[in-house]
Amino acid sequence: MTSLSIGRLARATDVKVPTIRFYEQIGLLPEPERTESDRRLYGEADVRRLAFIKHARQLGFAVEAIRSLLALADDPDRPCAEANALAAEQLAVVEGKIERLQALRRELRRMARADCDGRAGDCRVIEALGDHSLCADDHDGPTTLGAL
Amino acid sequence: MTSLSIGRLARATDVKVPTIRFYEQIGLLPEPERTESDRRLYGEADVRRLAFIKHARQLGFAVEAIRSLLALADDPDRPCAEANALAAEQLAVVEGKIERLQALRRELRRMARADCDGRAGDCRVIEALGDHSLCADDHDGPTTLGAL
DNA sequence: CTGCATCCTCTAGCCGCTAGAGGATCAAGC
DNA sequence: GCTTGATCCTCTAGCGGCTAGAGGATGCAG
Repeated sequence: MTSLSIGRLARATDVKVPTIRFYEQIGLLPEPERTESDRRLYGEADVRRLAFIKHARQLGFAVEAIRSLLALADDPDRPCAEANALAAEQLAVVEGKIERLQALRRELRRMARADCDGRAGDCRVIEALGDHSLCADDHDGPTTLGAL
Repeated sequence: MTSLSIGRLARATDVKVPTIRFYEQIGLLPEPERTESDRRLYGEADVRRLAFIKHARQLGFAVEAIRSLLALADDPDRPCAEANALAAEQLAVVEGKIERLQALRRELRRMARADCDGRAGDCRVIEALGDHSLCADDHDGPTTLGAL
C-alpha cells in the first residue's frame, strides 16, 4: 500500500503543506497515521478526500459547507438532498457575486472611459469616487468585496 | 459650522461607528477634534471624505489604493495618471473575478442540473466534487474566493 | 559525515472589519 | 435633581482561510 509524506501529498494534490495541516486542524482531514518520528503518513483515501476539498474550495464552497458535503460523501446511504441544496445555495451566491461585480465593472468602465490626463483636481476618476450621485448603477449591497 | 458626533456621521454616510474608528486608526480618516469629554467631532469635510472611502470600498478598491486616491484628491495639482492607473487596475481585477466566477457558475449549474434525489452515494453533486476530471471548464487559479 | 531538504510544533500575521467588555457621559422625561 | 437608556470612550479578541516564520528534529544523497 502506498503511503505518502505530507510533502508528496501536497505535490499530488497541489495543495500547500501548511494548508493540509490546517485542514487537519479544523477537522476536514482526519488525523493521519504517523511514523516513529512523528511524520504524517497519508494514503489513497487522503488524496481523494483532499482533492474533493480542493475542488469544493475552488468552487467557492465555505469550509462549513464542505464539512457537510464530506459527511454526505462519507455516508452514501444518506439522502443527498442536502448536497443539492448546498450546490444550489452556492450557485445563488456565485450568481449574486457576478451581478454585483458586473455593476462594479460598468461603473469602473465609465470611470476609465473618461480617462483624463491632467491634474488630480480635474480627474474624473477622483470626481466619480467623491460623488456617488454620478453613478448610473446602484452598486450598493454588502461593502465586503474580498479577494476572488 | 455643523459638527457631528460619530453616530451622526455613521448615519449620514451609512458606515458603522466601529468602522469609522477603524478608518481613523489606519489613517484613512484624520484624527478629528474632540469635545471636552473626548468625544469625536466631525465636519462636512469628514462626511465627504468618508463617503469617498465608502464608495471606493464598494467598488472593491483595497485600502492601500484608497490611500493613494485620497492623497491625489487631497492635492489637486498632482497629475492624476496614478488615479487612472488605479482605476484600470481595479477594473482588471474585477474583470478577472467575473471570468472566474462565470466558470464556477457553469460548473455549479452543471452540477445542479444533474439534480439527483436518491442516496448520497449516487449523488451527482458529490461525484462531481470528487472527480475534477468531470469538469468541462478549467476553474483553476487562485483558491481564495472571498465574500463578494 | 556533511549538508540540505523535509518534517515537526507553535505563534503571529494577513484583510477589513465586527463584537464585546467595562466604563464614562449625554439628553430627555418625570 | 434624578433616573434611565442611548451614545460614546478605549481596549482586546475574533471572523475566514489560510500564510509565514521561528526554532528545532529527521531523512536522505553524495
